[in-house]
Amino acid sequence: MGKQVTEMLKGTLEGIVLAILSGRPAYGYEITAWLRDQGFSDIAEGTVYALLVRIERRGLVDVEKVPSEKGPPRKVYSLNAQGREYLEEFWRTWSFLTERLEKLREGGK
Amino acid sequence: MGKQVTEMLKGTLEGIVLAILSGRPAYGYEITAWLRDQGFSDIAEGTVYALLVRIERRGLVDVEKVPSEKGPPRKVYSLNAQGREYLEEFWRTWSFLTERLEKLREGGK
DNA sequence: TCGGCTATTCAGTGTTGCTAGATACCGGTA
DNA sequence: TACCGGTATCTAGCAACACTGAATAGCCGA
Repeated sequence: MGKQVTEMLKGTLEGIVLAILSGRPAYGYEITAWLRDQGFSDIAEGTVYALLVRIERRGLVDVEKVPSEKGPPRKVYSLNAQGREYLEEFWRTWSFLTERLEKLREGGK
Repeated sequence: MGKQVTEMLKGTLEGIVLAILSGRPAYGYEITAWLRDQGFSDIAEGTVYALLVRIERRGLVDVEKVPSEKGPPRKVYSLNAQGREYLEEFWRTWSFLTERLEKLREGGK
């Protein structure tokens, strides 16, 4: 979609992925495919994997290696307690931002 | 407010400043003060100035130097036609993001 | 054997906001 | 005079993040 989305995704993509994982465990390839399906047409393959490594290192997710019938083993990520807490904080921050922007948008008309 | 906001502001702050300028011309110091007032408590002084330089270089704003009674001259920025166009695109991108996230938020409950 | 799909990893790049400090103009006060 | 606080801008260096592009690896069908 262009550079604007790319910049806006910084900080948000992390929340998006955590939100996905809050619904059900998932692995990188799957998440990327889902995102593309949802209109994030040019999310790069590598981006999601790097993000997953990051949130794993921070202890927000648990990982399990699961064999796949169709290729190399999958690394299935699931949100743990700390991750859920972090996700809630993400939603609070997100709400804060959207409120300010909504006001600005109305004021600007 | 913490690191989450910092990351989320990347890409968004630019739109915020453009939105402010769409209402009325303003200068850096003023914008920073207004942002802090609106709850962006730790927007750094330098951040806004750097952003203004950037959007000026991209031709989104016009600049006028205006003497101040209380200090060095102000650089007053105003949104031009190209800036307005860019701002509209920003709002479209922003809407796209908020829609996806709203869906995710509801789905996750 | 080769190409295509599944699946992950990694080094290098550009953009962005923050840190921390310098510079400058002005008024009031000791 | 000398100093300080408020106004106002600018800059170099840093950290975090998403993207680029490529490599690696397992599986299956032609």
